[in-house]
Amino acid sequence: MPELPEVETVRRGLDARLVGRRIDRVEVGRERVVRRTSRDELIAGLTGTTVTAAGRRGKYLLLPLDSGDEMMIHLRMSGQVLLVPAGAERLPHTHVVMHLDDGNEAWFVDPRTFGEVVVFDPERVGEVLPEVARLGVDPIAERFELREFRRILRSTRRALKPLLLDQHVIAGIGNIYADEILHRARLRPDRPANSLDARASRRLHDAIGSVLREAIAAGGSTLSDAQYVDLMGDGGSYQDDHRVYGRAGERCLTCGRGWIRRTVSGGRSTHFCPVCQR
DNA sequence: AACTGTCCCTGCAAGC
DNA sequence: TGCTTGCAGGGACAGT
Repeated sequence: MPELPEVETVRRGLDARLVGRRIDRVEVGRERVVRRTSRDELIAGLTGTTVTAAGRRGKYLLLPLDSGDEMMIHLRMSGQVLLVPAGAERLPHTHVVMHLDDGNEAWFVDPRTFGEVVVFDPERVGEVLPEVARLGVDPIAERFELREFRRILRSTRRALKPLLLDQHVIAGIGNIYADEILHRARLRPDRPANSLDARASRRLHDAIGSVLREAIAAGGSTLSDAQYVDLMGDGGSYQDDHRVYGRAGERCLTCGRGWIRRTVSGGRSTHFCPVCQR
């Protein structure tokens, strides 16, 4: 599922292939993916504009336009942004088509339609996209200080896993990478945040950076459902490096002694090694 | 503050 | 074979 590394991989593709392109014409199929505003607002906001940059905060793609507006794309569970030659046969669930001035089309494809595309005035981000305005620090795109992270950890007794998943605290970590990060940091997902000493806090801070960077270098994770692919339709390879996610019942690859356990809380699965994560 | 459960949606896999 | 059921999960939200 698209988390920070997958969204960053898409962002890099957009930076290389969409920035500088003019959007000549826009088609919107299912109105659900533009529910934040409307079909007419998206078409009016995009048509005739040129994409001037490709940014990202957490899992949100933010693309400034030469009109002064910005386009936001969120992939949620199953969204894809694809760049294809004009006239290519549409995939099922192709909900937004942007016809570009270079003979390509940019598609937003999303079977589950949890994802969305929005054009908004950045000065009104708090009204249109309040959750974007309240995002926490992006550990890759922004300065992610150990001191500040330690302050956050000390401030709450929440368990580490839900804390890592809270986009208002740190932006971009989802279920897969939260499990992989906690495994690398050798910390149990249910450890209260304020129980970490300085060394454990540093391990967690390091693991956030190293796991996310390695996953970006691998082009993200593409699971067996192939739900995530990059702009050109290629999958990532970081799924081969998962040490706990999707490995319930297997022997721990790290310590060789524990068996990977899977628990469910808040309707989401958690994977960890009860031996080497404490 | 912090927890749980529900909803949105589709595709796929397991079970009968 | 063909049905039903469950599961996957990002994020908002309601309820406790």
